[in-house]
Amino acid sequence: MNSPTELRRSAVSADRIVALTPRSELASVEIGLNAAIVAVANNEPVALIIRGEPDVAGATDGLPFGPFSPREHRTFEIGLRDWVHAQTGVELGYAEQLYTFGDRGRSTDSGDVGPRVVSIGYLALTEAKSSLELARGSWNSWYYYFPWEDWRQGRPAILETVIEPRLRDWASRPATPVSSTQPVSRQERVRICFGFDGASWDEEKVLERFELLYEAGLVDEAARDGRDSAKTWQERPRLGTPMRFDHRRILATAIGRVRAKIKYRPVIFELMPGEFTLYELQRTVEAILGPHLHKQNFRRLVEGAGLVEPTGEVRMRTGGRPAKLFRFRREVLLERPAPGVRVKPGKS
Amino acid sequence: MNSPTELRRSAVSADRIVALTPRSELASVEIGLNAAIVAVANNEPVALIIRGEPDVAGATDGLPFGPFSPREHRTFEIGLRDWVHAQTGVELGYAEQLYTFGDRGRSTDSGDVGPRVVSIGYLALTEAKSSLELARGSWNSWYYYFPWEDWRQGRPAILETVIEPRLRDWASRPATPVSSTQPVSRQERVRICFGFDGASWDEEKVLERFELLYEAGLVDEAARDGRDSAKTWQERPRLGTPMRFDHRRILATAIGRVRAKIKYRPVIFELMPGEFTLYELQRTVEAILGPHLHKQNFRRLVEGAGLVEPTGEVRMRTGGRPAKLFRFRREVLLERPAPGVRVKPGKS
DNA sequence: CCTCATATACTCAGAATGAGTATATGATAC
DNA sequence: GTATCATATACTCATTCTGAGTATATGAGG
Repeated sequence: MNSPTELRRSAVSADRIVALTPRSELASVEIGLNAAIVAVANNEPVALIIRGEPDVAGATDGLPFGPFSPREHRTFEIGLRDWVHAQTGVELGYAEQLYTFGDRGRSTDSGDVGPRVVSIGYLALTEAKSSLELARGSWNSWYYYFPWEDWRQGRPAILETVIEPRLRDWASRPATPVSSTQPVSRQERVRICFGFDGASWDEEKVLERFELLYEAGLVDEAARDGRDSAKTWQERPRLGTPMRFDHRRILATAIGRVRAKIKYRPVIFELMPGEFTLYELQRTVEAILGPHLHKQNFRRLVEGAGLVEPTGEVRMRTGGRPAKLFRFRREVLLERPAPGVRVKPGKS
Repeated sequence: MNSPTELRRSAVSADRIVALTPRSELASVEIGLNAAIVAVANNEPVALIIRGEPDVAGATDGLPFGPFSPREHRTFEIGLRDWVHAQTGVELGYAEQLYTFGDRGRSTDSGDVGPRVVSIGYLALTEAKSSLELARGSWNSWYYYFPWEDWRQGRPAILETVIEPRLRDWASRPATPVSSTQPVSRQERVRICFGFDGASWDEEKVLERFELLYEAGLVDEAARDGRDSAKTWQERPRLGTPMRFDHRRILATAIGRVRAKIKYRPVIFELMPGEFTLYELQRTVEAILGPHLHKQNFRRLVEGAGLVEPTGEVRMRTGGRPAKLFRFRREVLLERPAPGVRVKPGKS
């Protein structure tokens, strides 16, 4: 409470604090840049995954990442593009900052000793390149890490068979003192996040769901980080494939962001080749969002919003009538609402 | 190019890079937490401002900020709440991370020497407390720093009289090599950001506009950071009041985020007292967004979305018929779309 | 040339939206 | 006390948007 630092804080003006705070307290932070590089290949949403040494829980998969070198790079993004290219051979196109993670004990660092590692997560969208062109890493489906997010064939069975009973069990147990100060009960949080008891499924709540599974000790990362220490990670069913450090958390953030963003910004076209049919576009959106869309209304929306223009060419051998080819109308980036593909799921 | 670090990167697996990179390259980063604490007082949107020593350009105003102490705080947010309370006496309610700023030479640090300072910006929303209750700092209107964002009395005059001619002049000059690689011309960027030539005004593009003014050398911070060195900052008209470090940039990010977020999440109620009339709610929204709203439709939307419930009480002495008092329906946080106050400006 | 599968075009009812007019009611002035 | 004012609240209506369907076009393959 009344540590020397605390006293100093209230006594001096804010701009002196950095100077007065002991250097040892400030300097022990390292910054890691992490990239969730997303593409869609064959109607499968994929992320660029690097395989590394197994961690204590046996996780080998991780996102491309590297240190931020203040001396070398003027901005985070320059640094990111630089070493992503060096590491994987991929030249990033669209990239945006996601979130900065710095919780102690979430495998952003080596625990309570050594320098604290702060992870800045980035989302990058790219057209899928074949694995042969990758210097390192591979494109893995993101549903491999988050099977409960895959609604393309309807509600995934894992929700009923594994997640729901285990979460209900967790929710029925008394919350720890920390959680008891929260305004919403465990039951409510579970219901809202996973759409139990008639609540609807919100495909954007990817991170909230992962965090809840983590808190409930149902993903391997939780046991590795020392949560729910009563059982070892070997005993529990693995929900999805774990990742090293807190990379699955970053990937969850990325998936949620993409799912939200394609609805209000035309970022979907970062994932498309230069020319495409409207159905290919729809399949790409469905790969990301999950549910099937109403085909006729999807076309009406996309064309009506002026997002695309016909190239004049058609694609033959579609299995039926030839499909017109379209390209992205780059001008919409300069127009006001710059709408994404607003979509509601169809019935089938 | 072929620095030793570069070679190492492509040769080893990613997880070894942190360990192999020289400690000296990584450790020289300090993390500052910055809080844009926003409230609405008397229909004026305000931010909590701390006055400090004048910087080289004479700026004295800044956001509350402090160092992140890895040893002391488990998470950024805990650290933020901790020293915001110690510095200003304010107990933060709603808070969310905005962005992490780390550009060299943007007054996040002392230049090219010394440790690099990385700023993590946070947005906090709170009910306006009177200045008397503040230990330090004062509530200043955010339009004091961004006069061109204040559309409550219609299009602000400063756009016509100062900003438009100067930006057109800047846009007509040849872009530097750096800018020439950009796909959109200066003219286009100016048009879109500021709504010239019939383009519409997007109230969410607060950061884009500030960045453009910075790039054009029209805000004091630009001259201070060494941009447009031909003229000194004293010679130019000051557009808004400058802030220390890159705090105006962080505040711009905060304003843009709030303006966007109240449209799809019910965060507006973080700024309201427990009970309020619908017109008070509308005035608060207008203070943030700028334009006047259609009163009848606003009520229909807010009530129709189930965002509020009547308390049963009325407020007398409104100057006319007494107004029913409402409170926020906290349950909507648990419902699916958790809509914000979707609004379109009215005509008057 | 018939069938199939897919692409594309058109229709229609109901909901949401933008923009009004009409009415209710306490405060205030005379 | 009552006429007037100012604001709150209720209702209306035309237009657009949305969800969901049916109808038609056209190359591929037997």
